[in-house]
Amino acid sequence: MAGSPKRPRGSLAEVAELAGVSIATASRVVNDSPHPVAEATRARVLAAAEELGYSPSALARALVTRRSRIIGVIVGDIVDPYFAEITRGIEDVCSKAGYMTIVCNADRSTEVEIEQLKLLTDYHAEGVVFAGSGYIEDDRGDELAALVERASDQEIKVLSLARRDFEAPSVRIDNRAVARELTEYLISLGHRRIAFIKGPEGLYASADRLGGYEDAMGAAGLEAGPVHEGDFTYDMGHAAAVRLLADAELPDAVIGANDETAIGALAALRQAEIAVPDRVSVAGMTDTRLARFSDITTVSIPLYQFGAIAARRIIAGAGDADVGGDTLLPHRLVPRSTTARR
Amino acid sequence: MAGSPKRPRGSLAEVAELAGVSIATASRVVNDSPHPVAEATRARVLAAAEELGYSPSALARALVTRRSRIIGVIVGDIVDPYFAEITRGIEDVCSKAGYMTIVCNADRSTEVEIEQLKLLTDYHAEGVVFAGSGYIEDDRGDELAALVERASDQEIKVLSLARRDFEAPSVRIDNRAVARELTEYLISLGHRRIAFIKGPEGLYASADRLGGYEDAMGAAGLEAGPVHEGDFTYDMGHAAAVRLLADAELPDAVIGANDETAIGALAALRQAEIAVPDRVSVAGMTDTRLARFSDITTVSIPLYQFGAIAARRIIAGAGDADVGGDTLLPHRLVPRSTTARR
DNA sequence: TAATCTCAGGAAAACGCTTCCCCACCCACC
DNA sequence: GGTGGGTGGGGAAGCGTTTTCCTGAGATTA
Repeated sequence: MAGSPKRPRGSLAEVAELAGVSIATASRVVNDSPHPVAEATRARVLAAAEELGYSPSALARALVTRRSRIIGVIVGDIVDPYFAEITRGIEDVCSKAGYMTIVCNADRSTEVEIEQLKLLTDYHAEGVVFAGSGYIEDDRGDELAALVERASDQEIKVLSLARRDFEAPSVRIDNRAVARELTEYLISLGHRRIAFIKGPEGLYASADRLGGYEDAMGAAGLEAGPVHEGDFTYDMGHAAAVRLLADAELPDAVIGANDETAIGALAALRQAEIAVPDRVSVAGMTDTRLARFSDITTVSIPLYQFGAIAARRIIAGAGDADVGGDTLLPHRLVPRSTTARR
Repeated sequence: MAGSPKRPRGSLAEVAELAGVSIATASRVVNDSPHPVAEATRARVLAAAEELGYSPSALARALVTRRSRIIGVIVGDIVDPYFAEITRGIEDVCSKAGYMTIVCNADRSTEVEIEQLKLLTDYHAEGVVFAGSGYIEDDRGDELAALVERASDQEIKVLSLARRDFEAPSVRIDNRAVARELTEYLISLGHRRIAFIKGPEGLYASADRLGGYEDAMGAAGLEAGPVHEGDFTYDMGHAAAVRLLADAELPDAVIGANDETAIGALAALRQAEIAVPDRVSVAGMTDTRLARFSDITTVSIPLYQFGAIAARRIIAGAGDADVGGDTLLPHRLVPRSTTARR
């Protein structure tokens, strides 16, 4: 780097001094506050600020105004397109409003979520978005719930984007309906034996989607199954499909609890030279970019909107207005080339 | 929410009062500072902190210690797995060290990058990572460079993960070598006519990769081309391949400037019932998860390491040690099923 | 016994900002 | 010639910390 002297950082006091005014006046100018300031004075302050390359300390400002302009989002894994899309929605809204977005990866662990939430409150985040789903029997659940309540007491807006065992408004979809409608669609195509590859054990999202599948099968008078274990990953989807292939009877269709699972299954079937969709149909859920590339049938979930709406709510309720209740976003079936009439 | 009274936020002063000690002593206990504190006193303070659910304000602390424990990363688009992987590397290292990661999407615009950098300095970020590549003829380039220099003066560690027209240490790969080696590999497989689908216009990464391709072709005495426009997206890769199909003569192989481009091209070829790799080989660069799923030949780039190393450097140099020079990370050819001997 | 140390603890400055409250005008109005 | 109201500006408190410097009280040494 050039040998430029390490200037510490221009402060408002320096600007004020250079302009020959008080700190109060300088502050008024740079924030253009309603308090009147003479044009000439204003110009002097602005010039001084310009010369010093002054930019206000967001930290100091946050401390006194009690508004940090920081929003935190706790995701399972930012590499997962599911969470990336949500984060993008949050960040877009935030940056347009001059807010900062802090991203925390929790690796789907409640314990880590607790840590992250603590840190976020230490930074006086104005809002915290829990992007991931919760666990059904969660031994740390109460601890998290208590922490969330405390955060709310401290004027931190907590929002969840999936089913959660704590008191907080949410923006979400009806996972059960998503799976049900997808299953109904496959049934309407004439499929009878429909396999299901589950999501991670104990996750509400997994349970809800499995439930929706079972609902639809039951309503159609069909026997649910085979149902295989999965964890939302390609590899597990692949492995489950391989197990499926070992069965005496091949299913008419395979549903993955998410796109990645379905794509893994799709790959396994194709490797085994099973014609998709002619012999077996395959479908997933979420409609990530992956699903589009693979041209796989799925159910579209407005992930970007999840994030955008959540962020807007937090920023809008920044005064102290309530952040609102629960919003249910619509999903949409997207038929593509991996499903066909039997 | 439960009608719990809105407690503002426990402060150190309250803890001190409850414990019957001064703020100074309370501070010493919660930070376990070297300054001696009697065991009994320590216990009282700890108990008070526990009772009040006290947690220190990171903002106030940052203000006085001049260490915000915030690292910013400016990415093109967090949804792009390329950037998501990098961000994950940063976040993992950060969170292990008690740092926060602020993510900013710049949409590959220098202008937005400038805004983000300003905001990040306002928040006293200890380091800023520029994840994306720079533009060759960039009219805002000087402005950004000046801002980066100012940031460095303010003890903010700036790091770039690609070629950039500003003064900052970097962690990167040799894009030219990446493309060259991939091209050489295809040539070694007996391909002569090798098409190339470029990255976005004006980006250093695009130019370097194109250059590497041309180097290899030239060195082998082959004529480069056809070369088609692209922008790192699936759609443009697809479109380019369609144009390729319209030519009188089909190439032996197609290289995409990144995986997504190559996968788009692959899809177009398969839709046209061109056998891959029997008739045409296809290869990309980066080795994202997408590439693995598509089983496409590519060159692996250690994205996660990019982020992790950058973050480690920033945190390590937190005192005031220099953040170091340039690190060149290794890449690795990953042959998969979309390339074959001609 | 006086001088010196060590251990514990407190007062207060500083970080950089916003904002409340006060003051001093100047002008208009009755 | 008072009173009132706008206009322009400053002083200082306060946000929640860390940290430097200082003060006592005992214990130790000469």
